[in-house]
Amino acid sequence: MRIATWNVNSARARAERIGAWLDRSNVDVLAIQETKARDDQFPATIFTDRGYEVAHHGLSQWNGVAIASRVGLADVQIGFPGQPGYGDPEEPEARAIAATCGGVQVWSLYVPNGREVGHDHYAYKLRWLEALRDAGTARLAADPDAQIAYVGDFNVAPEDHDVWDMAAFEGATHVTEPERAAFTALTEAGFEDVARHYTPGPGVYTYWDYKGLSFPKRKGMRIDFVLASPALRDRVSGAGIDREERKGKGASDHAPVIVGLDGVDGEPVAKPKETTK
DNA sequence: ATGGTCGGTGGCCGA
Repeated sequence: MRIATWNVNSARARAERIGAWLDRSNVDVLAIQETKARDDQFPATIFTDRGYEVAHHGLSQWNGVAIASRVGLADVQIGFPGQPGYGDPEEPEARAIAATCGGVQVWSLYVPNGREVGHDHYAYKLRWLEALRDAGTARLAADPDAQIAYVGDFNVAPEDHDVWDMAAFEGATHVTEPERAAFTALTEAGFEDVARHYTPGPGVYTYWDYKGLSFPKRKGMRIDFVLASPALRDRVSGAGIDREERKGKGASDHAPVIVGLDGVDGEPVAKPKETTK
């Protein structure tokens, strides 16, 4: 089984590319973020036409998350327990959806950006990550064998070499100590970044800003992750980042991250089928 | 050429 995560930066603008990517990537489960659509605007047929079930959660033109699966899609959950809102703390934004796919509970997560250090949105980001950690801790306490994947755009670069140049991030979000501590708290709660081992840095990224020719200049950030619970971690057998998908006209600013389980590799593009002679 | 972007929206904001 292959599980992928991808911040698509608008499901409608990216519909054709998402379909083309599904056709060649051979993933069983795809979690997407930043669909930028309400449920009634979401182009579900991209997925259903290809034999995937899909669950989407979108409240406005902002945020929006979805999970598509061809190995079952059960027990869809909107948001996680304790998920804070922005502005009104009682009204969570469309940043988290989960479903059980092939025995794995997959969460598609879009962590708040933070905007600027000291901004209300930055405090919100830290609260949001802390609440996610607390929800994860509670889940694993109740069921240590649970197979849970926290996947998505975490908007945190955990290591210095997860950005092209730390000097360029002086005073910026995504690399501050509190953000990294919040990310580390998640991993210490039992949710490990399982793609990194197969995609070591430096210079390995999942996001390149549209501005300033970042992609050709290789100025990227590693901010998209697949975090696996202990029981799921043991099944991971490969991972990859599909840098190719960042190329060309109409690309998202993020590349898909793919993880393979049970001996399956994490190659972004399926290898040609073996032919018998 | 020393700066170069998108998407959704509605006449800017968010990333």
